[in-house]
Amino acid sequence: MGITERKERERLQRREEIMAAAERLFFTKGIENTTMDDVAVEAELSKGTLYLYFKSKEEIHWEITQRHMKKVMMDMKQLMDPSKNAVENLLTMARIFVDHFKEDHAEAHSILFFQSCDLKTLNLDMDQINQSFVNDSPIHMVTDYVKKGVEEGLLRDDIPVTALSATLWAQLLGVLQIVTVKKDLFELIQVKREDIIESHIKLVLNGILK
Amino acid sequence: MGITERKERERLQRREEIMAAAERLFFTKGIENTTMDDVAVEAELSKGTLYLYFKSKEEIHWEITQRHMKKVMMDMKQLMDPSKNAVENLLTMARIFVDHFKEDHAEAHSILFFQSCDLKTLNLDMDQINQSFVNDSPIHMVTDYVKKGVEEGLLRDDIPVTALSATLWAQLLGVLQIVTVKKDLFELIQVKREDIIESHIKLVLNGILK
DNA sequence: CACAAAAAATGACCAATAGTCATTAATTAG
DNA sequence: CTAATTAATGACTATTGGTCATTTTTTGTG
Repeated sequence: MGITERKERERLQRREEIMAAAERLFFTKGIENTTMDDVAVEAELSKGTLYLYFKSKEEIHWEITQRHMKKVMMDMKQLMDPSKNAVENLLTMARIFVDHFKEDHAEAHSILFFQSCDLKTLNLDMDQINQSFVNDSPIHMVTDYVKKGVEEGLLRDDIPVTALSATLWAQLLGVLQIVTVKKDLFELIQVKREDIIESHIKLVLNGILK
Repeated sequence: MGITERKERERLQRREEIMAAAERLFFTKGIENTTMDDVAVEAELSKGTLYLYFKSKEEIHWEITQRHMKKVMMDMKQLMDPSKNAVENLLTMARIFVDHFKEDHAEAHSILFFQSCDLKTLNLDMDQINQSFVNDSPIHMVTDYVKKGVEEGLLRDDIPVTALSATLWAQLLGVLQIVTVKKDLFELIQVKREDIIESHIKLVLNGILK
């Protein structure tokens, strides 16, 4: 009986439509300024229907950002080059992440929102979030290459691999966060967002090498 | 005529009382979970009165965090030691900033909220915010000591002083931000907040030295 | 096809809450 | 003491995330 399968497909399709509608609004008007009524109109559905497919506004947002993060990770996996050393690969990962945020500012804000806000206050399933942090975070790829780097004798070994990896990840995420949100303020003191990112990579690279 | 002065004093006093009441609630219940009605009850005033002293809920929050930032800067100024070199003083500044966030988590969240959220969406006077970033941010102290460090021949000079200073500041703020908000998530992978902060300082120190 | 049962969609409604404003109370000046 | 100015009040409004009884559509069956 193919009806069950078709219904499942249709259900996923609806979810996609809603997410697409929400994304258009989030990225033009901003998330805070987009109401669920707006999303309903844009998706050509009633508000009640939205809640048949998503638990809350934040869940829509969360799903959108998860898709973006998965895309970033795909890009990373694709561009890792076994013929290069660990440090070069780590640099590539950083570049990919940074580039992903250069192109589309609204998207960066969207992802960074979840990276930086207190998730517990949102109506989200924390188990699912923890799950996705453990499974879908680039942090594991970082760890893999840091480990390699230490084994290759390229990286300092006075900090445990897991701590070092978490630090690198927190640093990059943190700098991007601050620099994206505070862009205008840094320009007040004549420093460009891109300069800070470049300096950051230089400093950290210098800092992790043996 | 002393009445005008007394009234001004009383006005400031009321502002302080409201801020104190708000702070108590913000730090016990969280900012998002504190309503203006709550603040009114805690301050033993009517809600309308709050709006005679503050433009919005966010303005109260903003003023509270400004006071904390000023305190941090005072501490920094006090503990700068001219007999030590620039790098040691920069480290001291970082320690003070980090320590300030160790003691009181709610306070850290409160300050970091403003460091990391998109301020334009809040009902705040952007001129005032820009003003305070330019005048009251530790970033200028960092710049002073970075300049000294370069002059002393201790710090690398291949990155312009302003960019390097902004980077150091963005890094520390960013790492604290991520690590504070994502504390639980990092613990899932067995890395402690404090470890990340320590590694961060080690890495960056290693990265800025000539 | 007809018709009942199940599933999907609807939108009026609810609750929470930031912010307002006409009214009242307190203070000051003459 | 009285009028005028200033401060305080809290009922009210507007916005919006989320709900649920009702209606519409789809499915399975004789």
